[in-house]
Amino acid sequence: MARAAAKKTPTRIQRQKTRAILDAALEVFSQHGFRGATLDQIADAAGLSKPNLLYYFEGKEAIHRTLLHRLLDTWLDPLRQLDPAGEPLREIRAYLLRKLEMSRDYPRESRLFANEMLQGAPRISDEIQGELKALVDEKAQVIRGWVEAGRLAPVDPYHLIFSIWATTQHYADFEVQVRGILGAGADGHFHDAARFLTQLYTGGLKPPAAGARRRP
Amino acid sequence: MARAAAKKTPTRIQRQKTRAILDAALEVFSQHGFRGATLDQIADAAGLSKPNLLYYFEGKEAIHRTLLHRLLDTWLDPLRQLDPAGEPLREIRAYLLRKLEMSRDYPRESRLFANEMLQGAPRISDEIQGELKALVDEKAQVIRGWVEAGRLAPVDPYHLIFSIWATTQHYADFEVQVRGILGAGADGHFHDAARFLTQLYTGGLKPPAAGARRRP
Amino acid sequence: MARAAAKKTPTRIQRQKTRAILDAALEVFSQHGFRGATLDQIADAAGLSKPNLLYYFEGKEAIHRTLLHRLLDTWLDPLRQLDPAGEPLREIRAYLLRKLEMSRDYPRESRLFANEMLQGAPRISDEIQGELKALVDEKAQVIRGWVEAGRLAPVDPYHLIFSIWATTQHYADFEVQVRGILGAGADGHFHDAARFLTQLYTGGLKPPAAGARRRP
Amino acid sequence: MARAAAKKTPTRIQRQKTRAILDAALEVFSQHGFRGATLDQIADAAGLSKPNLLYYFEGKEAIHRTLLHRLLDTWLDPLRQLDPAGEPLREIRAYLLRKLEMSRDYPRESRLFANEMLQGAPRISDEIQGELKALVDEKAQVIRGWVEAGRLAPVDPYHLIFSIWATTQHYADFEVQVRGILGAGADGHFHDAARFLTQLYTGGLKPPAAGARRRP
DNA sequence: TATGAATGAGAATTCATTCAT
DNA sequence: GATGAATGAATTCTCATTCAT
Repeated sequence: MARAAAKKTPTRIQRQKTRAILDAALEVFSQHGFRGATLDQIADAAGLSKPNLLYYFEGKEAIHRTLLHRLLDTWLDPLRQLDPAGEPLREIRAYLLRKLEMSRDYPRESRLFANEMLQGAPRISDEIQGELKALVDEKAQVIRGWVEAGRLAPVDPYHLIFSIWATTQHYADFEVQVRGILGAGADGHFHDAARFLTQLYTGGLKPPAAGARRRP
Repeated sequence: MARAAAKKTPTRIQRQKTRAILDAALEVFSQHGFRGATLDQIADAAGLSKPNLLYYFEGKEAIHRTLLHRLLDTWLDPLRQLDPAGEPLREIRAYLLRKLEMSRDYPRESRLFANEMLQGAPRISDEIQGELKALVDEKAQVIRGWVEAGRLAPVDPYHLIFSIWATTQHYADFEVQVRGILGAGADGHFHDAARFLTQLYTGGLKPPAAGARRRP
Repeated sequence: MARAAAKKTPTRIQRQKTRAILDAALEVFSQHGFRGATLDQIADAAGLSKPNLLYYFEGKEAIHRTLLHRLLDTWLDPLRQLDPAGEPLREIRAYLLRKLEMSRDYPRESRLFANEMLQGAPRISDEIQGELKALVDEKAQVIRGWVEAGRLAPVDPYHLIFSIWATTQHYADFEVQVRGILGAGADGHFHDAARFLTQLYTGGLKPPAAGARRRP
Repeated sequence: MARAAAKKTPTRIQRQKTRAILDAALEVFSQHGFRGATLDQIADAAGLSKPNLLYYFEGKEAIHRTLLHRLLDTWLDPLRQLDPAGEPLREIRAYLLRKLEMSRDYPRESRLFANEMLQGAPRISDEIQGELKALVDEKAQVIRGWVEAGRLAPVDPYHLIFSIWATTQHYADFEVQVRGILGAGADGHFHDAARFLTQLYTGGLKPPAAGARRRP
């Protein structure tokens, strides 16, 4: 096989082109979805010819798959950093803000991911039930531990995580709507969002006062 | 014009077929997105031949547009019901639950909408900046009023609304992920979600005690 | 067969609708050509439904054929009137003007005919080699007789007829061009055309002076 | 864009195929008109697959447009050569014969043009009112000058040009009719046509004898 | 590596015609 | 007679992929 992907040691030029392709593909896929994107658009955005693009990747599907897999790692990073040894509320607030920053700085990745989810994750369901689930399970345990220790309001850890994902990714995935309603201003709303969410989760997760908890 | 849609009073069969088409289209569009959906799929799902489908609608775009416009109205209903005269926390909780129910009962509509947003709302941006914005502005004013009256924690009303949208729609839009993580059980998680969200927003929005507020 | 065309005695309503259809078809066919015209357009222009239209005619082709055949008769009328007993130059001038009037008053018919010719007369070649040729042959003989009698310049009668057809029909068939060049004014140019053509043919066909002819 | 047409310097193969396509398209369009022609026919005639044909041209319309525009230039050439410094009658006769030759040698081009005119010139009306009109205006001035100098019978120059167009193009545009009437012989009739037209215009345009003109 | 050329498998849409009432 | 409904056969155009160099 002449495919670059099959080679053992990618040359520098290979890495460079691969990166250009993936970047272009991210742009196109995140905006138009898998079916809506065309190789022409990607090739154009990457600055190379279509056949040349297919020299580096097996096909449209392969590009998309590679993109999703590479993305997942970055995507889970904020959650990985949730420190079991940290102060619960602070840890959750920090996680929340890290996620919000990702939505601000990597909206295309967020949309790519959301697109895939909407379609029923046909190209990434394995990873969801594997790597992702494992990490979430692990961190849910941590949160549950905090709850049981009375350091956090008694909430369902899974739904807590879901809500953090939802509220933060919303600013990337529904950006048009957000801008349409707030006015087309710059990214100022991320600051307001951070304040609001901090407040919401701080208030919503603060453990009941010690006295109140022990008595019943 | 021979299009049935152009006629004045739709016959029974027209209404029936039109409904069948829109239902089929909702299924297909919500799963594959606009570009990913094909008329073949829609015609199949509706039990019609492709040309017959085009006898009722001008084209693919027209079906999608009709779907989106009809949806928007239903979509905004829960927010419309937010009663300025009601008790703030209760109103918001009720709104939240209505939205959550919609995500449970109409996940396809939610995904259709999310798909459109992700693509940058090319076919519905007018309505967003018009009807939708107007309603949100109005209700944001209501919430702001509550805040200023000290009946709600001092939060940004827009971001509050966004967060409610995000957290509730998440269960429809990211359903695969939710099920992948929680296990493929039935809709039981909606109950847990309702409890969690109620708790989160109740805690996060409760106004500071009167005494506490006045003193600083 | 339920076709109206098959009936023996057409009712008044049948004649009326048939006429409406043919008139509509003339409009549409002459503008868009056979293939370019659609039954929808014709039905619309005739003010009836497509199936109803097909109740009166077997199909698209039948309408077109009927139109062409009915047209041919009218079309040849000016030539038929060429009177062998008349004064040659006057007869030809009169014929010329009759044709020019037809181009002015029936441009759609002219274009329908031209369209058919351009396509190679697939639907009317029989009539051309039959009825039309017979009439032309007959009148060509008349003209030849005038020439031989020295009452007309010695011209080829067939090409004379062709040139009269060409110059007069041009104002109908190439109307856009004529108007584009002369300016979009009303039909005033027909008057100028009549003068020019009269002059051209009078000068071009006048027999040489008697003395000049006999001497060589 | 992957279209070959968009590239800067056409390769040899591009020029070759482009020419083949245009030639095939000329054949098909001139016979069936724009709507009547199909890409299948053109592709077949050009010996290409349909998608390959669309690799060279944006679409059906683009092929037709290209054809018309390239044609117009050739089409106007005979008129451009009308020499203001020449002897009037001789110039006009020469123009006439050049046009007649074009009808004999490029009948498809003539029919393509006629087809477009019949439809109302939807794809070339700009050029008609621009380039074509300008040239005609210019040459009409020349002819008018000749008339005023008494070197030509006092005729309307525009209608003179129209009549030359009409009479010469007739042999291409109404070829079936001409052949149907004269018999299906070879191009012999062009010779007769040339003689007839020469005679007609010579007689029709000869200026009145100097003496005759001055006296009244 | 790179690209000009080519194509098969769709996909949307049109349209003459037929069916059923 | 009339029409709403339906459809099969095109027809234009797109696009992922392959070929050849």
